Amino acid sequence: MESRKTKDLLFEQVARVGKAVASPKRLELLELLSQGEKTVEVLATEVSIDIKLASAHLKVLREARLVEARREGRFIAYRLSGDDIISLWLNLRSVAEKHLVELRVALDEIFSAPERLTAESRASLLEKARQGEVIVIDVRPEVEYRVGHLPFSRSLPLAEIERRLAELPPGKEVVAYCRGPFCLLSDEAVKLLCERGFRARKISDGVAEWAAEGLPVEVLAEA
Amino acid sequence: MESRKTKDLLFEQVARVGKAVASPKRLELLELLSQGEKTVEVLATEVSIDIKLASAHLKVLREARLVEARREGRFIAYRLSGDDIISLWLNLRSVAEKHLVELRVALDEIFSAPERLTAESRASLLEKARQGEVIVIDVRPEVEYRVGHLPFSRSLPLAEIERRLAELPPGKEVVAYCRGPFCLLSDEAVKLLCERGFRARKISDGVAEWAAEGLPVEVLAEA
DNA sequence: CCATCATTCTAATAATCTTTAGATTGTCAG
DNA sequence: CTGACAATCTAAAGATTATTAGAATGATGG
Repeated sequence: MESRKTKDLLFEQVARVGKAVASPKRLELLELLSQGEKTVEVLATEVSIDIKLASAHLKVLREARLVEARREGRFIAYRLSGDDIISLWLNLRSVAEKHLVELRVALDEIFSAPERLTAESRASLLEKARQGEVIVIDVRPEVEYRVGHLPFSRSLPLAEIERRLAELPPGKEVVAYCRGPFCLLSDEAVKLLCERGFRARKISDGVAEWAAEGLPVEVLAEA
Repeated sequence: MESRKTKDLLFEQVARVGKAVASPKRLELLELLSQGEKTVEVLATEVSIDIKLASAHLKVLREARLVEARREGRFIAYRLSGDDIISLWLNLRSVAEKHLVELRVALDEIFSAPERLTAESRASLLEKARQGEVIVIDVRPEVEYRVGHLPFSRSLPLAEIERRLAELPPGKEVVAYCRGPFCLLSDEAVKLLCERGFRARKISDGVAEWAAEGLPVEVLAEA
């Protein structure tokens, strides 16, 4: 059967993509990269693995063409090779969330108030943010805010919240978001804000989840 | 870092799904299962692997909750555990088709006339089929036709075409489809029909691709 | 109950992937 | 040109996965 062999080639190619997303660390890298271009050093630090190992995993992603590398001075910056890679990550995650009980249990254990948004609650949040009824804060590092953020949100990275508490009008409800449902940043931000007497909650959406619902995303122009 | 460890749990769960789709054979099984429920024996035969090996691969898919098993007399029938699994397969394949040159080359080598449909050509095909201007034939095994098929199509499995040539009105254009762009059945059907003097072409869509465009699919009620 | 058939389970080997450490490449600043 | 640094390459150990063959399970039909 000659045709069987050549047909297997097709599935092998798709399996290259499958193999690339078969490792938790590579998935974490993809999630980070969906927040924008990053250097190997930054990626390794965020995932808390050795740079050599990060480089090896990035090589696998690069060979499956899920990411692209670009030299930027002494650094090498990686980015997703297309928006369809973000969709693939969201798709994989949603299949896992739907079918794996273990994942739902783990999510419940890790996160305090896992508020999942519906189309309505997204629209109403957007409206309230527009009218200034709530303050939407983006607690990711500021670079990621610049690449894209929710409309009417302001950047207030977790690392700077304590120092910049005065920027938040007291009494007003604060809504924090970060990289998405697997990211702890907004969770810690809410804990911190509540301890300081703010009325704060978090939403599970990140920019990718928001955009996947067809909602608008704001971008700051490059310098 | 206690929180890091628990966070890794999340990505590990998604990676379970990734690992399940990291093997060409399992992807082939998923593609077959997206045409409907099938026994281990049928699956093993179609993928041309040993039943024991098929069973092992199905176990992996089952443990990742991508498929479910059901005992049916002496047989065990497997099915996808949801329509989102079909979407995942389509998503993986489309990422591979977009980013891996090797896949596009392989597709060109294997298939004679890879006619890819657009929204317009799908609509016009549907209209022509409705008016009887073209004969749309489903060349998959008849069971798969019963589970779901394109509107105004008739079942004419590849294995029976030669014997049932009389059913096709001569002169009329025949359009063949099968399981999708990775399936050889329609290709062979077209070759056979052209040799017998018919005006035949194939489309790359299968039922899943058709449905993913939001187009209607017909189902025959169970006996 | 026995024999049969479809499938799974178990155990063993081969193949592949992950991780680590050391050597190497390529860029920039002096 | 040299030193410092980011990142990759290479090689080897450890961990997982794929594949195969033989034994075990579970339903069926006599």
